Amino acid sequence: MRKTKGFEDGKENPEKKEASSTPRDVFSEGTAMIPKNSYELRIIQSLRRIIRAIEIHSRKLAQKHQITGPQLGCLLALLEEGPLLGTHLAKKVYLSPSTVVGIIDRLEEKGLVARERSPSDRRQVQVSISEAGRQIAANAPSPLQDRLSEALKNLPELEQVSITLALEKVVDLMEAGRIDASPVLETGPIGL
Amino acid sequence: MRKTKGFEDGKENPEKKEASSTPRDVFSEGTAMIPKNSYELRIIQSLRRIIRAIEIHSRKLAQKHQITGPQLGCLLALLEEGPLLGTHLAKKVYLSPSTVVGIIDRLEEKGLVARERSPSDRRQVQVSISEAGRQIAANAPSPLQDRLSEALKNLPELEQVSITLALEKVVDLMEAGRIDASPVLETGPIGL
DNA sequence: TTAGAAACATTCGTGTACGAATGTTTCTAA
DNA sequence: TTAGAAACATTCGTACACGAATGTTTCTAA
Repeated sequence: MRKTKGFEDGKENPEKKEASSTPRDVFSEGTAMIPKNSYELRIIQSLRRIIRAIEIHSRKLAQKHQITGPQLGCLLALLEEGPLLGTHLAKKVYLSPSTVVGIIDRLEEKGLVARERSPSDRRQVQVSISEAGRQIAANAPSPLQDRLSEALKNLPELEQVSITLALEKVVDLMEAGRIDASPVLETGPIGL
Repeated sequence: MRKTKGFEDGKENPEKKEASSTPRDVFSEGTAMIPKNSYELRIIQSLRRIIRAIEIHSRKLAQKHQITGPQLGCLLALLEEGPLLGTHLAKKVYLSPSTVVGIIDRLEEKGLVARERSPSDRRQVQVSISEAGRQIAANAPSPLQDRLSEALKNLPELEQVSITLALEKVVDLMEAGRIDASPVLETGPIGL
């Protein structure tokens, strides 16, 4: 797709009711004058901004340390858990197994991890971190922005707790339905 | 890549020190016994789980309503803002312009939006929602899980506030450095 | 023992997501 | 006026990310 670049001055859309054509400074509310369901909207926007910040941070990591956020996440999991099956690694980092395959592919190409088919059960593949991987994992910064990581530490504990609990509350609410990826599930009905 | 599926019982990696080969129930801590920087780790994990939940919800939307989360987000923005330039839409939904191009492509294919090159300034392309798009946008559920959306409304306001502020605090900390995508930036130094 | 279920890893198809590069068009200053 | 900057949309290349489908291998019950 995207090959139809030949669209010129189209005139076949009579949509144009509200918001009179003039784009007038579209941005005038930001985090302030929220219209309807205030909190929900603010939460949605915050989540989107957080996701974006994480993504952007990942690209910076890739430039400076030759490793992306998800890759680093997997590497750290392997570092502290020892060799893992693909499935287990996936659960550990809250990704689907199919996603992890690709990440491991790239880590393997870079020689940071190794795959080894289990002799006892040949369905399984053990993924283990290499010495090079250990180096990288040990020296790379937090998978979270250094800034956040740093700022977090300097926040009064009360606020750290508040943020942590708020996020976990959101997780609970979101995963309430299903999401099998959660290890064991021992968080209880909702707690807080 | 991923063509080298011919790896059998590799034996060329002498890594295997800690975590004696036995995978022993890898998951035994969950949200409880966190080792080091407790809060940071819990925050990272929560964020990852939230992102995953959003992604999964998006796929459900796609199945039931023929529209994904990001697509719905753009549609809603157009619904309440009227026609927008690609750039402006991108800022509105906190995505990069290049990402928005693809989303608009797919919405356009489905006839939910239309592109129109501005006659006055031919660099610009106005994106406007179609009648069909208006229908979908009006009937589709929240881009957030219904469950969360619902649960949120039933939470004591104090908690809604607490969650909202916590998320916005995280946003502040994360975006502290740069991230131009934020419209106008009127949030102040950090507030809270 | 043997057919089918179950557990695994992987592939496939699709849709984000981003920055860098590209191509137009418009603006701006010499 | 005209060369270069700036504003736009878009393409390109790469990496996630997921579910469904596939292929092996192992388990399990008839």
